[in-house]
This record gives sequence, structure tokens and C-alpha cells, in this order.
Amino acid sequence: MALPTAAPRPFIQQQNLVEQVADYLTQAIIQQHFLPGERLSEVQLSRDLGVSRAPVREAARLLESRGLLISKPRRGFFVRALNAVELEDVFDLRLCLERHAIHRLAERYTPEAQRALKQQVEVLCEAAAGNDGTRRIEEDLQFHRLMLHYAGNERLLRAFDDLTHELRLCITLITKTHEAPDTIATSHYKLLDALDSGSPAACREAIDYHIGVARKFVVKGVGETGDSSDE
Amino acid sequence: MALPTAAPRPFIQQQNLVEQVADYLTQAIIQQHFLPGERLSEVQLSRDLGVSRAPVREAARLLESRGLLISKPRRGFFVRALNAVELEDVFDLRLCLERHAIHRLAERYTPEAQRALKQQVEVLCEAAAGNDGTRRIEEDLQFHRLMLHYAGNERLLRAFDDLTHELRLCITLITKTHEAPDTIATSHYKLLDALDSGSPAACREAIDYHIGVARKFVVKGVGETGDSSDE
DNA sequence: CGATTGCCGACTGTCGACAGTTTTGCCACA
DNA sequence: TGTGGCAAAACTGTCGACAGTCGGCAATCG
Repeated sequence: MALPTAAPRPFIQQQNLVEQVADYLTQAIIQQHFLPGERLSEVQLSRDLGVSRAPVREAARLLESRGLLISKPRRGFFVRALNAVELEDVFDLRLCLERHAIHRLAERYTPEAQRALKQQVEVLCEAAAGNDGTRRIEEDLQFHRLMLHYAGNERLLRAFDDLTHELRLCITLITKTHEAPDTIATSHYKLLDALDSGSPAACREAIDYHIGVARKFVVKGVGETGDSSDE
Repeated sequence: MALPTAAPRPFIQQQNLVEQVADYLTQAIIQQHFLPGERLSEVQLSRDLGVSRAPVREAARLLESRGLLISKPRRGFFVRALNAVELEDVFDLRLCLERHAIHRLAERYTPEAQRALKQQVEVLCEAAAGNDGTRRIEEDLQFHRLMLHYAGNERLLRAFDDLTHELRLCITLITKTHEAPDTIATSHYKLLDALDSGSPAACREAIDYHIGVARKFVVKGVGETGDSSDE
């Protein structure tokens, strides 16, 4: 079984303009080069990137389906801005997906899965020790991707990936929540311990706590900035 | 709170070629005018529909994001074919979403929600009495949409809608499973009873049974036809 | 002085065209 | 008869262009 990666791509980067533009836009949005609510001009983007408008439009539609952009007819594309309610919904859905996943995973917990998850926690801890907040988030998400992956439902994993794209919209908020590296480590080891125990109740408790902490931090953050996607 | 509809649209129907093409393609796929695995030619479609290739491409990308089409680079778009495993995954995710939804709904079960759901069951029963299998499925899905809607998490509803698009891929399979109208009625009334009781355990049992029945029928059907999306 | 209306610029929606690639059909050859 | 290769056809990816539409600004009217 092939391990999932955050951005699976072919070995030789073919000249696929749509994907390249989509990657560029995604990175630009995550790094807040385009602010929430900001309008993206197709002509300007195509000028800046040196391509025509067609790939830009298709990439924008792709990002729209991922919830990073919103299109308004005859007005163009806008960077999505999550308000507090939408963010609560995102975390509620994440809880829904991960509860199910950890339950499924506990039913089929293989040594391979155990090994992979443990290794990823170590990678995550290493990342958490450094200063790159974005990398810490990505390694954290990758741990959860692995959980979903070994849960054995590809469709569930896709739903999770769709959700994480929206989570990345407020990645700067998350990176600001400096948790101590050992806190992160213990928080994830609790998940592994619950899986080792094989108890559904323990798994549920662990994942509820885990996501509850993340949710609390982020929702508090968005409440402070007063982010909103209202018209 | 506005009721959700399958296709909420503004009062004045704008001429939006992309959406029109997307609707056409969706219907054509659901009605099996395009068979699973079949290749869709952009030029042929644009000729048939009397539009240029640009709207066709964008509509196809939209349907790809909904899981109805699959694009292969430099090869074009193909109608997605779900194999048995993928279909199992779809129903597993549906179970995940609806368990969560009915749980959330039980926490905030308003008389308005109760009334709307009860009314929809009546509409469904009426549809089940008729001969239009597709309409029966749509009314059934609409009942579940209402559940998700009143559960109060828009993002959860979106995930469900994404999933139902894939469910429609094998709608002909589902329509073939002629359940008796009163079976359908009692099956849905059990959900309402569970919600009335307010017991999480009863809700979970009801939804598990409900989706389990649907899953059994469809997975059995796909096993018989030997549908597959392998190369 | 404030509200309304008409105009202007910019932009999106859509189109036809070209280049490179994949598929198909055919023919030569074993 | 089966197979390999070559050429033509068809198709996708990308591009630039045109028309209709939207938002903003200014001139006009009350």
C-alpha cells in the first residue's frame, strides 16, 4: 500500500499549467499573499504568471472546489474567508471524520500502521522543536492523514483532504498557537496508546480531546481577529 | 432558516453555460446515456451542445471535483465507474456523516425540524407509491439532506452532497431495488421515532440499520454487474 | 448639497485557432 | 494469418480576441 503524501505528484514535473497555477495560488493564499476576501483578477494573474487565462480559470475552479476560493458570477474569484461559525463547522466535521477513522483503524490496527504512525509522531516532534510553524502543521496533518489512510477508507481520506484545504486557510492562526513540543508529543502519543489498547471508548476519548484542543485554539484565534466572509 | 433545495438558484436564471453543461452532463451520466468508463470527447460535446470547448472543459472539471468524472492528462475525461470497494467506502462515509448528523440533530431537535422531516417522509411515501424510481431516490436523499441541514452544520451538509453525487453514479442500481413503499415508510419513521425519543443510542441504532439496508442492496447489485473502474 | 443617471474602464464569459500528443487505421513484412 | 511500424486523423492543452456586463466616477437634476 502506497503511503499518502500531502501533494502526490509524478516524478517528472510535466508541463501541466493548471496544476502549477493551482499550486502557486494555494501557496500564495496560505502564505497570505492574497488576503481573505481579496479579489483575484484573471488577467493580472495570467500576466504575472506568463500564461493565458484558460489555465488560470481552471486552476481557480479547482481551488473553488477545495473551498479556498469563492466565485461570484461576472465578478470573479475571491479568497475565501472563514468566519467563526464556519470554522466551528469545519472542526465539527473533522471530529466526525476522525472519530470514525480511529474507530475503523482500531479494528484493523496492523504493526505496519503502528510503526508508521509512531515514526510520524517522531517526525512531528522534530518539526515542533524547530521554528517553522508551517512545517509543524503539515507534519501534524500528515499524522492524521496516516491515521485516515490506515483506517482503510480512501473516500474518507479524500473527505479529510478536502477539509484540510480549508484548515490551511487559517494556517497563520494555527501557527501562532505555540504549543510546547512535548505537549504536542504527549497529545499524539495518547492517540497511539488508545489505539494500542484497542478500546473504542479510549480511542474516542483520545480523539475528542485531541481535536477539542486544536479547535479551542483556532476558534479563539479567529474570534480575536474578527475574520468574516460576510458580504 | 431557509430550507435547502437540490439546486438553489437566483430568481432570474442567468445564462451560465458552465452550469447548464454541468447539469446536462450530470443528467446524462445518471441516466446512463454515458456508460461508466466511457470517454467524453470535448469537441463532440461542444458540437452536440452548440457551445465552445471552454464551458465544456470547466463543467467537466466541476464534475470531476464531484467524483462523477475522472480526468487523465492528455487523454480526456472519463465517466467514473465505482467498484465494489469504492462503493463500500462511500456507504461507510455516509454512515459516518449521518451518525454524526443525527446525533447533532437530536441535541437541537426543534418542532420546525420535526415538522419538515415528517412532511418529507410523506412526500417520499407518495413518490414510493409511484413508478418513478429516480424520483423516489431523490426524495429519499432529500429527507437525509433535511436531516443534515437541521443538524446545523453547513459543512457537514456539503460533504454529504459531495457524497450523494457519487451515489447517483449507480442510481440505476438503486432504483432496481424495489422496496415496498410501506417498508420505506416505516424505515424512515423509525428515524423520526428515535429523534423523538432523544436517545443517542436509539438514534445511532436507527441510522445504522437504515444505512445498512441501503448499503446491502446496492453493494449486492454492484457485485452482480461486476462494475469496475480498473484500467 | 444630496440623490440619480449616464458614461467609461476593466473584467468575465465565451469563442475559434494553433501546436503537440495520442489514438487509429492501414500497409508491409514475417 | 499475425505483427510491427508508419502516417493520418482526432483530440487535448493553450492561446489571443471579442462581446456583454459590472462597478465606479462624474455630470446633472431636484
